[in-house]
Amino acid sequence: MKIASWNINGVKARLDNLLTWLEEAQPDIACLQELKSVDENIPRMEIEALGYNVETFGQKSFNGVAILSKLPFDEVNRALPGYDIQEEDEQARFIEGVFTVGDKPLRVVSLYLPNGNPVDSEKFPYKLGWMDRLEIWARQRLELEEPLILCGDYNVIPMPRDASRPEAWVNDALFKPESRARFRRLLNLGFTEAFRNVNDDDGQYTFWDYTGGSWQKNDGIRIDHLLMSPEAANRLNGVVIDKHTRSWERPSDHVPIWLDYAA
DNA sequence: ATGGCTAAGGCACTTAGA
Repeated sequence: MKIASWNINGVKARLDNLLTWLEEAQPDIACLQELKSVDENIPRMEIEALGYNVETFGQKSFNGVAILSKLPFDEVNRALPGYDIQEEDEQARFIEGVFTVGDKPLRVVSLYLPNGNPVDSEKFPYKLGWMDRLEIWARQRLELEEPLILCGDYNVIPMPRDASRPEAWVNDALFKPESRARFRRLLNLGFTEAFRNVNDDDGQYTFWDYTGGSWQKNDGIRIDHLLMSPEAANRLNGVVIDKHTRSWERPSDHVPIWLDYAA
């Protein structure tokens, strides 16, 4: 089965692209980020018409995540414990769905990790704190010893080779040592980053800035990742970046990435 | 190039993204 992640940069502005991609790619589960819409305004009927169950965690103007699934949801959890929908933090960045695959549970998360720029603002410690919370949550989930896949826009460039021009990002929150160290800590809990587990090529990106002809120059970065628990990673058959959507009319600045999971 | 597009809110611009 196909499990995908895509930061669509506005679900209303991108509805046509989203529906076209869903029909073409036929993901069984699709994790979306940056809906930029409250739940009531998310065009769920159009998505449901393509055969998807739709669970969203929206927010006005910014952030917002969703999981679309051809399988029924056994359980849905919104927000990372300690963050999201608390008085001090109303950012919608995390939703977890639980499914049954071959009479075993499969947990899938759609997450939108904070950008963290500018690094001299409160946004950078907010990003690092969010990553610390994610690590705590992930450690607990791994104790279940179940298939678990954390899909999303991590806003982290893991290695220099994951940027076309790494030198341009050295002072950026996406590439700062503190961000990269936390990403490695997450992996070191026992997760497999799906793309690098099967693909050793350079020049592989999931985001190209709208400015400066980045797409035409392949001046991109790889920041959308699929992290798999050991029980899930053993079922990994392959990973594909759906790069062609970046050349569509009115594209998102991110493209979908998906993995083939042996159900 | 601390920003050269883009989306959203809402109607002139600002905030945010990465």
